[in-house]
Amino acid sequence: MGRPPSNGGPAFRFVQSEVTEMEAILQQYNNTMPSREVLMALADKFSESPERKGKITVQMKQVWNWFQNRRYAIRAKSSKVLGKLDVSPMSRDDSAAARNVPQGPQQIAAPIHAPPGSGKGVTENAIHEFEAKSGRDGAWYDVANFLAHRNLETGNPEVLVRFAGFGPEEDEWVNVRKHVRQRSLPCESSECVAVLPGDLILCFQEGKEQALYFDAHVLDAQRRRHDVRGCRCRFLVRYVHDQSEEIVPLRKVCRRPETDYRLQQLHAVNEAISAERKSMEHFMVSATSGEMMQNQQNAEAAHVPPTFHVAASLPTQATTPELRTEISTVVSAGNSNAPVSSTVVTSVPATVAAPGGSVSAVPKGN
DNA sequence: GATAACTCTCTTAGTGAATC
DNA sequence: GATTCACTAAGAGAGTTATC
Repeated sequence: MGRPPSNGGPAFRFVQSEVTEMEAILQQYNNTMPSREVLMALADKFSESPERKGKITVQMKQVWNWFQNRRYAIRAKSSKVLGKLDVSPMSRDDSAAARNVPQGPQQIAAPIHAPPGSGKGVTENAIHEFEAKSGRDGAWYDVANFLAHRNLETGNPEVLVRFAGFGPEEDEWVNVRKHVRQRSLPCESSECVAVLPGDLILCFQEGKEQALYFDAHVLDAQRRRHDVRGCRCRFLVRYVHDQSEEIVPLRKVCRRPETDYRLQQLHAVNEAISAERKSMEHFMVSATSGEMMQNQQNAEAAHVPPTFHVAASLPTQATTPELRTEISTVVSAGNSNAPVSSTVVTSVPATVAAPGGSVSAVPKGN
C-alpha cells in the first residue's frame, strides 16, 4: 500500500475515517492547503486514535503529503474530464472556477459566495458545471453534487443538491427546470465586451450582513479605457429579486454561458482582421488575387455560429450517469433561465474588444 | 542578494484487484 | 501465474515568498 517509508518501516496508509475527515477539511478549505496548525492537529489526533496510539505516530508531513496528493489528483481528474469533453476555448479557467465557494471557515463565516478573484485559494477549486438557486435566500450557488432526484406530480423534476463548500445540512431540493442551470462565468478583463445592456447576469451583491450572487439585468454599460489593473468598465444593473439598482465593476459580474458565442465571434473577427492584415502585407509584396479570396473565405469561415456547449458541461460530479443524463437533458432543453439577449457581437466594435486592454474606443464619456 | 521555508507539479514505487 | 491498471504514500526539483 503506497510507497513504504525509506527507513524500511512498515507501509503506512491512512484509515477510512482519517481519509473521510481529511476530505471534509479539504472541502471546507475549498481545495486549498489547510494551515500548518490544522495539519499538525490532524497528525496529533490521528496518532492519538485508538488504532494508532502506541503503534504509529502520524507525522505532519504525512498529512501534508496526503493533502498535496489529493489536491493534485482532483485537479488531474478535472482536467482529464475537461479534456475528454468538448469544452470550448472560452470555458472558464481555474481562477474563474473559483467563484461561489466559501474560502475556508476563517475567511467567510456565513454561507456566502466569495467575491470573484478574492484570495489565493480561489485558484484551487474543483470545477463546478452547474449552479442552483437556493430557496432559502434566493441566491445562486455552485453545485457540488446532485445527490438524488424525484418527479413531482406537477411534472417538475427536482434534484437534491449539495452546494459547493457546504455540508449536508445545507442540502436542498430544487426545481431542475427553474432553479438549476449551467454555471455562470466570471468575466475576465477582456470579456467585458460580452456584457451588454439587457443581459441577464449573475451579480455579486454585498449587503451589510451578507454578500451573495443574485440574478440581475444589465441596464447600461459604461465603457472605460482599460489600464494595467484591467477592465475599468462600469455596469448599471438591476437585481431581479429586489429590483434595486447598483453600479458595479466587472469583477462582480458573472455572465451567462449563453454569451460565449459572442466572444467566439469576436475572436473570429479579430483573427480574420489580423489574417486580412497579414494577407494585405503579403499582397503588397507579391500578392495574388487568389490569396486574397482565400483569406476572405477563411475570415468568413472563422465566424462561429452560436453554439452552447451544454453537452460538454455534464455535471461530472453527479452521483449516477442516469442522473447526470437526466439533469443535463432537462437543463439544456427545458431551462427557462436563459433570457440572455441574443444581441450579435458584431454590434461591439472590434477596437473596443482588443484583448489586453488596448482599447481605442470609449463609447461613453467618463 | 542569500537563505530558508513553503508550494506546486510531477514522478516513483508498492499494493491490490481485475484480466488473460 | 503473469500482466495491466488504479490507487496511494512519498520523493524530487523548480518556483515563490518571507526574512535578514
